[in-house]
Amino acid sequence: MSNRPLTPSMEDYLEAILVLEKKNRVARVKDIAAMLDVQMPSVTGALKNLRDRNLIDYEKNSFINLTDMGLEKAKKIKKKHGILLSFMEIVLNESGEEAEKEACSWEHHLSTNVANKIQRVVDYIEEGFETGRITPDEWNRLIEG
Amino acid sequence: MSNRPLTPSMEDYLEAILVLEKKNRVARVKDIAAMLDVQMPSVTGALKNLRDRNLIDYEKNSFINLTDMGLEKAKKIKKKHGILLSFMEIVLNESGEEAEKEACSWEHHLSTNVANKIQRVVDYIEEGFETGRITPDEWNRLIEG
DNA sequence: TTCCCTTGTTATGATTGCCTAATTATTTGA
DNA sequence: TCAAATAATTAGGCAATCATAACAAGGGAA
Repeated sequence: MSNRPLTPSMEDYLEAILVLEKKNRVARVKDIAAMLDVQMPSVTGALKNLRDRNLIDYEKNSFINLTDMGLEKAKKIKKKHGILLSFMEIVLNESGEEAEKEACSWEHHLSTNVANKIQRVVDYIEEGFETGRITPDEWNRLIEG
Repeated sequence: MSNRPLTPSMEDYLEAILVLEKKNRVARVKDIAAMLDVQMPSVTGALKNLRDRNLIDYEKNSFINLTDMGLEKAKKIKKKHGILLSFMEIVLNESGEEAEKEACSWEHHLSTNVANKIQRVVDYIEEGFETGRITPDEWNRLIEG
C-alpha cells in the first residue's frame, strides 16, 4: 500500500481508465496501452501500482474497477484536462493533436486553484464573445500576433 | 554525444546555469544544487550529460561554460519561464513560491507557439489595465471567483 | 474438443535521475 | 606554508518507467 503522491504517469493511467470506462463500459489493458502509447506490460505494472495505492480493484486477467478514491482522483485529473483543453481551444485558438498533447503534459503540474482561475479566464473570453465585447475573429487576430 | 531531446530535468540545469552566470558571473556546482534543490553529485552527473549534448564546455573541477547552442536553449527556457510567471502574476493574480513552482513545472511542456500566445493574453490584460477597459481590482475579483 | 488467435502476464533489462558515503581537489587563513 | 574547511567528484544503490521476449489464459471455430 503505497502512500506517496501520485506520479504524473500514474495519473495518466488513472485518467485513461476513467475515460475508457465511460467509452467502453470496461477498461482493458490493450486499450489503455493504445491510449497512452505504451506497451501492455507497462500497463500491467501500472495496474499493480494503482492497486497498491487502493485506487483500483484488480485481479490478474480480470476486470479493472476504480475504487471510490480512484474515481475521485481520476475525475479531478480529467477536469483539469478539460479546463486546459478549453483554454487552449477558446483562448489560445489551438486545437488538434498538438494542443491535446500539451494539455496532457500540463495537467499533472496544475494546482486546483490555478486550474479554477484558468477556467474563469476561459469564461471571461467566452462571455466577451457572447456579449459582443470582442468577436472571435478580433480575438484570434490578437492572439495569433 | 547524446542527441535525444532535452529532458525537463536537463532543461532545469541549463536554465539554472544561465541564471547563475548572470547573477554571479560563474555557475558553481554548489549553487546549481541549491537552486534546484538537489545534492551536488546530481549536478556533477547532469553536467556530464549536458557536455555530452554539446550544451556546455566543462572539465571536472573547472568552470562551466554554456556553448552557443546551450546558451540559445537556456534562453528559450528562461523566456518561457518568464512568460508563465507574468501570466501567473498578472492574469491569474498568483505570486510567491507556489506560483514559481508551478511555472517551473509547466515551462518544460510548453511549445514556443503556445508560450507566445500566452504572452499576448498577458499583454491584452495589461493593456486593459492601462486603458481602463478593466481595472486590476475588477479583474482580480473576476478571477478569484 | 482442440487448435489458433488475441489478450494479458511474468521475467528481465535499460534508462533516467536522484541519493548517501567516501574520496579527491581547491581554497582559505593562521 | 600547510592544515582545516569547503567544493566537487566517484562509487554504488534505489525507485520509477518503459521496453522486449517468452509464457499463460481465454474465446471462437472447425
